[in-house]
Amino acid sequence: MVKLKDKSTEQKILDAAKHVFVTKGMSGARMQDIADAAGINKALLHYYFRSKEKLFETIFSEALEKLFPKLASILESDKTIFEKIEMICVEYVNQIQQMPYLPVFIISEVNRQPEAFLKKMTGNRKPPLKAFVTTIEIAVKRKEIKPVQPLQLLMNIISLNIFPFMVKPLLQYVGGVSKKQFDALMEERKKLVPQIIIQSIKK
Amino acid sequence: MVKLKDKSTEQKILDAAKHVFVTKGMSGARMQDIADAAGINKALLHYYFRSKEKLFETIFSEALEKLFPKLASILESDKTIFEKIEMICVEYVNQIQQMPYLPVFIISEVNRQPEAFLKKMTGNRKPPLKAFVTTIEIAVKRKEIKPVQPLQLLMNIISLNIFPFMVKPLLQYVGGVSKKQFDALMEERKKLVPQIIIQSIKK
DNA sequence: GTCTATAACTCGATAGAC
DNA sequence: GTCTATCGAGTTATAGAC
Repeated sequence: MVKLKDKSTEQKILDAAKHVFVTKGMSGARMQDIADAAGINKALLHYYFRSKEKLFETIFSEALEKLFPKLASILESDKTIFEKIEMICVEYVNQIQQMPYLPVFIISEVNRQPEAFLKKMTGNRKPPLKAFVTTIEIAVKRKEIKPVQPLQLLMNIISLNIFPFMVKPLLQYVGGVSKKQFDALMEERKKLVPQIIIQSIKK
Repeated sequence: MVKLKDKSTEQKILDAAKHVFVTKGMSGARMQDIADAAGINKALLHYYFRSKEKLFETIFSEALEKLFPKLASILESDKTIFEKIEMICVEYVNQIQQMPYLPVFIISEVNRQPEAFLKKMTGNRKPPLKAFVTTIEIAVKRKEIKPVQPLQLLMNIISLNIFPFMVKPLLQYVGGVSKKQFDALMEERKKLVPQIIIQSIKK
């Protein structure tokens, strides 16, 4: 049952599948594309992962497992609310830089088939939403920050951090931004976004 | 050639197709889904619009024609930079409230096949990107606002206005937000977002 | 484990009756 | 204009040789 040696083929498939699924979406992705990207043939995909659906679930669970734990631990730490927000922003961008296609993928699939997709999603780890809301409510009660609606604040944080990665192709093709310029912009945002957020909540 | 009476079937198809394309994406959408949603059968789709591709283009052009003109005219007006930004935010949200699925659709398709899709896109009206950048550069030169990188500011504006619409299903299913609550949040953001943006650039 | 060949099925598109 | 029936291309999935 345990395979230690041959990471190679299985891992090649996983890497290829991640890229293909996440750029083309579940329905746009072709098993042939994945096989080509992995340098093998279609039959092997079914040998390792019974079906397209199973392969998809494997990729997706794996990707999501990385997304939330660090955010939760930041929220649970004993930093100030301002430090927490800064750390959350940096952590968000760091995580997404490692899997820049994921946001588009999640958003598309959630819109395509909300119930089915979110069942898979919450089958694994949940986003630390409750922890965030509580953290903000406490900070408001202690008058450390302006009275803000936690959901609005959360939307602001996530919007400012994630959306730019989703419009990368637009920036490149319409805005004439090169890959290097894009990376520089994103790096700059790690400081810029926390500033904006903190300015919007500090008294 | 001119059909005045029977909006009904053709319009039913357009309405149905808009919804299906834009929630499921180009490749996820099925002609059968569209036919079902329109209450007709597949053959009629091909009778009115030769192919899936043509139907798609019709929908898409129509949707995009509405998106940019107002933004351009705001930028060209003689309002102050702060008034312009506020108007842009409000206008963005107004437009998107009328076609809330469009952002997800555009983002997905742009990521799927950037060149092909953007050719169609720019075949019609272009987003007034240049006008925006110039407007900001002038405001900076006149010292009306802090020195800011126009692209960063643009990303902030668009992120804060559009992204929340894209995560509507997440808010509903994970955050337990009802449709009414969501609408209220978005309405609130028409004031909230301009405040945040303006606070981030004023001296 | 990996391949080729092909079965089984989905879906866009068309033919043809009404 | 609208329908039912069906074709043909493209895809997922499997059988079977190596």
